[in-house]
Amino acid sequence: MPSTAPPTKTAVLTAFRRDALLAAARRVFGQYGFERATVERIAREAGVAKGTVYLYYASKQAIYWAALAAGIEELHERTRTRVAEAANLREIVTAFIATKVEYFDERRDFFRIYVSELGRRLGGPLYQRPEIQPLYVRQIRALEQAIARAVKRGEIRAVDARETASAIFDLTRGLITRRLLAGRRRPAAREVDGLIQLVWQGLERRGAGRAPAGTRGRTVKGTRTR
Amino acid sequence: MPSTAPPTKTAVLTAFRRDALLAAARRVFGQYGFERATVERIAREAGVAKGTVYLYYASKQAIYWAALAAGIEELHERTRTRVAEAANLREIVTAFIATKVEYFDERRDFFRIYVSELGRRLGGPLYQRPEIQPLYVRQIRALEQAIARAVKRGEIRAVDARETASAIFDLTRGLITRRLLAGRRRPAAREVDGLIQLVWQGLERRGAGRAPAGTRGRTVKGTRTR
DNA sequence: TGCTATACTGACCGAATGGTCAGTCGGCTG
DNA sequence: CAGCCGACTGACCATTCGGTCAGTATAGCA
Repeated sequence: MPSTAPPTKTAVLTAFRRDALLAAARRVFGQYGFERATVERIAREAGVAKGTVYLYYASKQAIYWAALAAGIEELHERTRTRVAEAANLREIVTAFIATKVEYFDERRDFFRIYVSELGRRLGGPLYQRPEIQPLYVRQIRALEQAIARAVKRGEIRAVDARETASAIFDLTRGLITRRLLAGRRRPAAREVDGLIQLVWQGLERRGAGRAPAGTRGRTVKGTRTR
Repeated sequence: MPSTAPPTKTAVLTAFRRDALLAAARRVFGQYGFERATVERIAREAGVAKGTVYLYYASKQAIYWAALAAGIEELHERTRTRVAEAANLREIVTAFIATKVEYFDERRDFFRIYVSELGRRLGGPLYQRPEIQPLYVRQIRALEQAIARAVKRGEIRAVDARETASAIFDLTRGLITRRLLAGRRRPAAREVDGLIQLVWQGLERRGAGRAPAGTRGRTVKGTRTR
């Protein structure tokens, strides 16, 4: 099915403007956060007047969501192609982490949007946007399934796939946050490897049999469940 | 040294108001985030008029920082006493994680302030508040030192103490976030134990010697450092 | 060259909000 | 009881900002 419509001049222009506005929105929202970003600023950044913005997006919220969705989509696509080359779980996990670290090294501005959106969600049912959530969840689900398969295959010990996938995402996010705050200390590859090592081997000493008495199998003491 | 000053009536009243305002601020900031929270609302929540707020705090920012600092201080204190009873690193780590999980189970509203403040920091040097940062860092440093000691003592394998401490913080934060978003699925103790297991043992299979060929020692592929 | 369609502009509007301050009022003192 | 003190109030001010729309400029066409 060839795309039947020859691209009209207006269509091209529209696509161009939408893209420029999206890129500007990513920069401005990334620098100021949603509330402190102004539509006026986004417009200037894209080289148009404020009114023009409203010819392409219905509201400030709409621009924000569009920018968020576009960024996540791009990240997801990169991750997909990279994961496709992975031969086993360890490589898959590495691909997941490394892709994200690299992506946000390039797109520092987008990272703030990416994480603060989650913070938004903690504040009650405001801001709930049903079409956004799947974009986050999709990534976790994919990793979760890879982990479940690896457990079945016996590649790793039996763990809760969902919890583990979430944990890997948390670690990745933390690593990226620290990199961005500290201004990229060590090369990305080294840090990613360090993380993989921790996830794979844990803290426990190898070889020497059991750890010192009393350190294994203790459970949480005094953790009230309420 | 007995506190020489008999608490004047005004002093008591001042302390009472400050506390009430702080509690109200935590609730309102926690529910709406900094920007969408209004001073008017905080005042109403505390049972006073807006003008009164400015008799006790100099600005909206000042209330916010005060609420943040007070919450972190309380969390830190709880962690300290709990860690003091721990006999080894595993118990220390458990104490760190469990204390936080329990604290934020109680103080859901404060968690949003706690995490979004970090998001704030990603947006350039605005909002930099030198007296706030140490409150976060202090917690990581304490855990980091405990890890370093455990390495020296041979309780765990040799790991980078700072990276590991950060990783544990990331995992804890993620766990709490998911608990709050999902509405407390499993009892806290089970989830904390699950996390400790992962941190301690990693994913690798035990006993069966080496993992399948080609899965060990591979390094990150194609991770550009730039 | 004149006409039209339309992408674009930016002055303007109304609502929201941080912060102020002149005035109120209840309780304490003499 | 009179008078004062200061904690408290809330109407008000100044500013910011999302969104609108009447008007402009320009490209394409006849």
